[in-house]
Parts: sequence; C-alpha cells; structure tokens
Amino acid sequence: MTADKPQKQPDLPPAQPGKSEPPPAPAVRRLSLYLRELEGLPKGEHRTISSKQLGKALGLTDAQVRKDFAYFGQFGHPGVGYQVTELMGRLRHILGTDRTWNALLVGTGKLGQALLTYQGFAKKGFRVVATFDNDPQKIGQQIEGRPDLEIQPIERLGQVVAERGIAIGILAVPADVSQHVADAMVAAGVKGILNFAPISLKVRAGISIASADLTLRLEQLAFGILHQADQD
Amino acid sequence: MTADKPQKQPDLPPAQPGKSEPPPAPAVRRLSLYLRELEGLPKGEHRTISSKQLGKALGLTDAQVRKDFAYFGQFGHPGVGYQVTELMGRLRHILGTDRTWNALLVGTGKLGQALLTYQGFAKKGFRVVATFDNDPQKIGQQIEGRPDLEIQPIERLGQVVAERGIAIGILAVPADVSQHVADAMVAAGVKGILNFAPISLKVRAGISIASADLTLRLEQLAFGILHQADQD
DNA sequence: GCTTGTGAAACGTTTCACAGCA
DNA sequence: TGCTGTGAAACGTTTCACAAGC
Repeated sequence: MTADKPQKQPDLPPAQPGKSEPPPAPAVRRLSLYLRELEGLPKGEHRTISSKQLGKALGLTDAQVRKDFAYFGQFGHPGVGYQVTELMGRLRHILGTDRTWNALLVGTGKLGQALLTYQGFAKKGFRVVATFDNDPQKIGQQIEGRPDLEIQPIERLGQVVAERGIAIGILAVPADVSQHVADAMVAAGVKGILNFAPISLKVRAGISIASADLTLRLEQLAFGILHQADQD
Repeated sequence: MTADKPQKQPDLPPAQPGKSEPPPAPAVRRLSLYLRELEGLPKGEHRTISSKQLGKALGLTDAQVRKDFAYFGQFGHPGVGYQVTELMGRLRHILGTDRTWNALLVGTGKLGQALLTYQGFAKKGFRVVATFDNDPQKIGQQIEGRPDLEIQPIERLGQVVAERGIAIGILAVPADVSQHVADAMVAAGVKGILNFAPISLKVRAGISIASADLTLRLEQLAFGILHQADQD
C-alpha cells in the first residue's frame, strides 16, 4: 500500500568497470604532505614507516594515510609498514617530481626576482630557464649574471617555450595584466600556471592552475585567529 | 549464541541545541574568493550581484554561493541579489580584514625582503611592523630606510610583540630552523603564523597556521599537468 | 605481536528543488 | 519574472573494523 515514493530514477547500474576513477583532490594534496614529511626525516634513521607514524606527524589517522596510498596502488608491507626510500620514489613519480620541469617567469618585480633566485624550486626539480617582462628598461638585463636569464620581451614567449621545452609558467605580474599574460602563456604552449596575482584566472580546459595568492592566505589566517581554529 | 555484534554506542542523542556549529572549512576558503572577486569588479559597475553571477565567475553553482553565505547569516535580497558594497563589508568583517593587523617577519633572505616591500599585504590591512633575523651581520640594518623596520635579534621577539600589538608572524627562514623560530613566535604571543618553510609546524591548540610552501604548489601543478586536471 | 588494504558505515559537502518574497 | 534561503536528496570523503600477511 501507499506505493508512490520515488520521483527520481531509483538507481542506475553505476559505472563502466573499465574506467578507473580519478583520485580525490584532497588525497592528491596530502600526497605532497607525505612526501614532504618523508624528505624531512633524519637521513637513514628509519628504513620503514607505518601509516600510524606518518599520520601522527601530520595530524591524520592511519586509515586516512592508507586510503590515500591505495588510490595509487599497493605501497606497503603488512606487519612492516612502508619502505621509506621506495615510498618516496613512488610519491615522486605520481606527483611528477622524479623528473625536471622547465619553467618560465613573467614579471621581474621584487617578488619575481626573489623567486628567480629561490633555491627551493631547483631542489625539487623545477628550473626557471627564462624570464620575461614588458618594461623596456628591463629588457636585456641579466639576473645574477646568468645569460640564460636575460629578461626578454613578452612577445618572445612562444618561441622560447618551444625552444627550451617549457611546461610551467610562473606569473608574478600586477593583477590588472595577469589574465592577459596568462592568455599569452597558454597561447605559447605552457601547460600549467603558478599564479601569484589575486585574480581567478580563466583558462581553457586542459591547462592547470595553482594559486599562490599570499593575501588569500593571510585572510584565512586572520579568520583562524578570530575564530580560534587551526588549519593547514 | 553469536550475540555480540555492537561494540559502539548505537546512537547518542546528538548535540546541545544552543551550540551553533562551526562553518565548513571549504566555505571559509571560498569566502576569500568571493571577496576577491567583488574587489576586482569594475568600480561602481554593479550595485548588486546575484549568486548565479558570482558563482559563474568562480566556477561554482549558485546554490553553493547561497549556502556559503547562509552559514554566516542573511545577506541577500530575494528577487534582487546581494548589494555589492554591503556584501563586501560583511565578508571583510567575517574574515577579519575590516581592521588592521600588525605582523612581524622573521628571516630577511631574498624571499623575506621581497615580502617586506610587497604592497599587496598593506592593501588588505596587513602591516609588517617589525623584522628579525639571527645573522649578526644583518642586525641593525634598515629595510628601505625605515627605522621601524630595523632588523632585530630574535631574542627581542617577546618585547616587540607586546609593544607593537602584533598578532601575526611571517616565517621566512630556512626549513631547519623554522620550528624553532615558530616556537619563539608562539612564546612571544603571536596568534597565527604564515609559514613559507616546507615543514609541517607543530603548535599548541589555539594558534593558527597558514602554509605558503611554494614547492608544494608546484608539485600539485605538476600533478595537474601530468593528469590533465584543473585545480584552484 | 604489528601492519596493510579494503568493504561498509558514518560523516560532511554539494546539489536539487521549491516556498516565499520583491 | 527573478532571486534568496533552506530542507532533503545525492554525492564524496573519512573513519571504522576486520581479514590477511609479516
């Protein structure tokens, strides 16, 4: 009796079995944290590490750590844990830091110049191999006496991206021109952009964006302070 | 026999009704995006904006936008939308950027110096009012000729935090000393830390952390490029 | 003993869909 | 008509709990 419950399709037979699902975005973000933690381990101190130890170091549960790894395959050894060296290699391979990435930087203001000489990028295999600016005064100047880092006009983006095999663009220009420069980067063949401007960039599908808007971070910090909560 | 299924409490009568729940962390992050978008609007062009317009600009649904605002109260006007000026004021108040925050910076390497002169912070009401370093060579130097930004020894953190009403610490020192400096910041009375080091800081409850680890961002970008997905 | 990998349950977030108002 | 605010449904993520392996 009373037999009229469902308005929606009750339940489609779900997905094609051949199609492996994409990993959850939060899991991918944590992969970087796991790798960072492993790289910070005192060298050679641990040959293996358990999901419990790794999770504790980052404020996560052991189940979370195991689930995250499980999206990408079998990593561990029951009763033993994960071999640190092997795990690091696997994470680097998944994230793509087991190779070198060539990057270009546009915008040689104070932030841009600081980024150019920042050693942390190179340690992870990200090399800035070209610099651009639209200020005629700056064109032709060399950064730290390196001829390969001679500042070039933005018109040359396309040629240089092709010549030097560049996949990543670092965007350190003022907000009002950042969309324009981003378009130029994409047209030049860049596949991903690290964006320091406080702007939500519009790019076509297939182009990746990572935001490094520092004021956004400070805002979140202010909220956290006002509301006594922790984040990160 | 076989009568021992449930180990857990089956179901507690849930929460105290008086206690309003904390807003979801993703909603708080988007609040900053909404505000950024509104601030980027051509001045005076729109007096009002709808959840649909705002959502579209950020790649979100209209329902998402409305739900996010609803966590913090009634913001809009049915049939009309949201008044831009009023909405910005409310978002700033929630995030805590309707006031001035005094910050200190530790670590005057290239990145630290670039941050000190970065104008974007001041525009949002974050003022760096003190600088510290542990390099005896640097102590006493002034940044851009500003006596208030004379580089001070880290021992003076506690005194300066109290004198200048500082709530935020910006951490731009090498990874191997960043936990030590963070501890000093917390001991000095700082309430939140913006951390540029590639390290997961341990702080006591009640202290907020925001991470600005740039290599983490590049890693996520590399993953995105390899797997053709967008993020941000 | 300890640890992984994994279905299933619990929990959280987003989307849907609509009442109510301008 | 156009829009907000909001319960309820749909979807996604995390935690639980345990079989299997060291």
